[in-house]
Amino acid sequence: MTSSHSNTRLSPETILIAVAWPYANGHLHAGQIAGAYLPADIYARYHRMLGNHTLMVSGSDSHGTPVTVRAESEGTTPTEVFERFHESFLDTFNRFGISFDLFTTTDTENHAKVTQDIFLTLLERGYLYEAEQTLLYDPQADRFLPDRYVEGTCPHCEYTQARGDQCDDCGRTLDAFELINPRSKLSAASPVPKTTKHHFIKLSAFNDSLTEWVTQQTHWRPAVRNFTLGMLREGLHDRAITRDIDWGISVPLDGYENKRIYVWFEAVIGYLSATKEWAQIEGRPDDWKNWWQNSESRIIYFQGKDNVPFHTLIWPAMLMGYGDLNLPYDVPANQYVTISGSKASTSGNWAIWMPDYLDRYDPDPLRYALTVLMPETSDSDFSWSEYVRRNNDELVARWGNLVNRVLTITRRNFEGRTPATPSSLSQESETLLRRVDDAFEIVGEQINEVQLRRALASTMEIAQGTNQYLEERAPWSAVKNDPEHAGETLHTAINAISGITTLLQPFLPFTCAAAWDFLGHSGEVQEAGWGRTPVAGETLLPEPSPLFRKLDDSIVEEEEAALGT
RNA sequence: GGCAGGGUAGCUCAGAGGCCAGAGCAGGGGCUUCAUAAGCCCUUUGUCGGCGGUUCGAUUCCGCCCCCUGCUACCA
Repeated sequence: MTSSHSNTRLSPETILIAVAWPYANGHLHAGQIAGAYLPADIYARYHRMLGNHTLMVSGSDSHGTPVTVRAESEGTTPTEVFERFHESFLDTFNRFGISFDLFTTTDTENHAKVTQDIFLTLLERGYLYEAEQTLLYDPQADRFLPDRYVEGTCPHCEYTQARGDQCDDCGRTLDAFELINPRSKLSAASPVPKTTKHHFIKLSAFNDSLTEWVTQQTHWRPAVRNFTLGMLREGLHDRAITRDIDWGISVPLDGYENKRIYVWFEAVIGYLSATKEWAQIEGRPDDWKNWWQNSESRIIYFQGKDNVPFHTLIWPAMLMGYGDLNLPYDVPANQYVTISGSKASTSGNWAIWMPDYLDRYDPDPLRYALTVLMPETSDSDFSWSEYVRRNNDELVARWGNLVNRVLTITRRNFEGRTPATPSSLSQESETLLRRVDDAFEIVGEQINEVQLRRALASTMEIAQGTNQYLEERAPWSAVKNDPEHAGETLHTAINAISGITTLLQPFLPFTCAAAWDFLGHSGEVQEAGWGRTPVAGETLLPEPSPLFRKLDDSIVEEEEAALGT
């Protein structure tokens, strides 16, 4: 292997890739994929190819009020609802190539055990306390109402559809008790105040240690770090972590039979419990410690921006309180992807639903489109016309066609085999191959820093450079009067393509697997390591077929018409 | 209201205290024909949101203002 990669960190590294837990009350859409799952997958595939101890985990968030509400409106059980969408998630990840080592759920015995242990330990150490709280209660639905499940008239602007947490009309933050004529969103009933007892986590006790810790995280994205520091400057509020519901994890205390541990407290614990579950499945139950207690390991949380405080404040506070577990190394949260200029909306059907997409199109073009516009610094916009254009101009014409044209000329003129290895290489050929080899370090570092759009652009530039190289060397004419020159060119181009295929594998795993086979390689590209695998002279080349399908412009209109219906 | 991010070519976006502010696409011109009518070269366009300030010099730093997006913690 001629890899030029040199890793400045200790190698192999130990890396836990912790990905957002999707709420199991609907299918996944492209915005969630671009925000968390795809960047995590690219990152994981790269680190696996480097040979690092890489583990990628997540699971379905199966608890919470929306799951219960959906179950009731469908006349079924919460279990049925979350299991249905858990299956949908697994199917999406499988078809889209999101390569989890374990994608579990929060409804396992293991997770309940880990959660209860953390709960009791924090209680023992004085980080939890019991207090009374008065909340709005829906007597008809027999349930306490989160602020946003209460509607009424805004006391400031008299908008009649204001939610209990915020008025959508004037934008002001509200307290549900301020609403005039409050109504429950779950029934027609008027909510009434009711006092209840809960456990609170003393987040305020961690304000100083969190501030000190976050201040040191200068490698975090500015948006994530500034936002977090801003909240710390305001001062953290203690939060209730139990609820009067019956769907969720039991509170391990007497007198709490009718309460459950609240979802946001237990869902983040899923990262730890999933690691433990994976270790048990592997038959090495202590292996979770490699990621959570080894000071050399890095834990990276891939999230959408709405989840930042849970991963930069609340979960770290819980970890500090529990002790002896690694704090997050980074939380490279993404902004949002809008669809044709508007924010994705589940209820308005304004989204690219992954099951629908995968029924109609191939995974790699969407992986490509979403990576190219990954919202790493600001919100970005997905449109079907850009999707089609990028597929046709960039994947089909620039990269797919490069592979196809080189292999086709070669097979036709060199008896179906790679030309013999040239005795010496021209300046241009050497330059091209060096550029490919150097890219492993450059692109690798960009992936490691989670600058994925830049990493993909860097790689695609090399594909373009290979097209330029071919133009200059015109092997299609050289083959007639200077076969040796043509042979050197095509041998070099095939080797460049081999390197580019490996570089693209984290981004486009399906088509790179195909390209790998067309190059006459055996085995799998993801097993080849992060470096260019040379193609020897006289390698038998199988008949290639196009890596990407050209898409017709008509799908733009079709797909856009389906939005919002 | 508060906080955060953003406002850069027709479009989608990069970028950086100072050589002519960039890329891809779109538009215009040319070359090529191996390839999925694919490839390559050349080329037009910008008051870098507005107003002040710091500086020898700012679009890049600071202040104020306008606009967009998100968050504002019992949705997670």
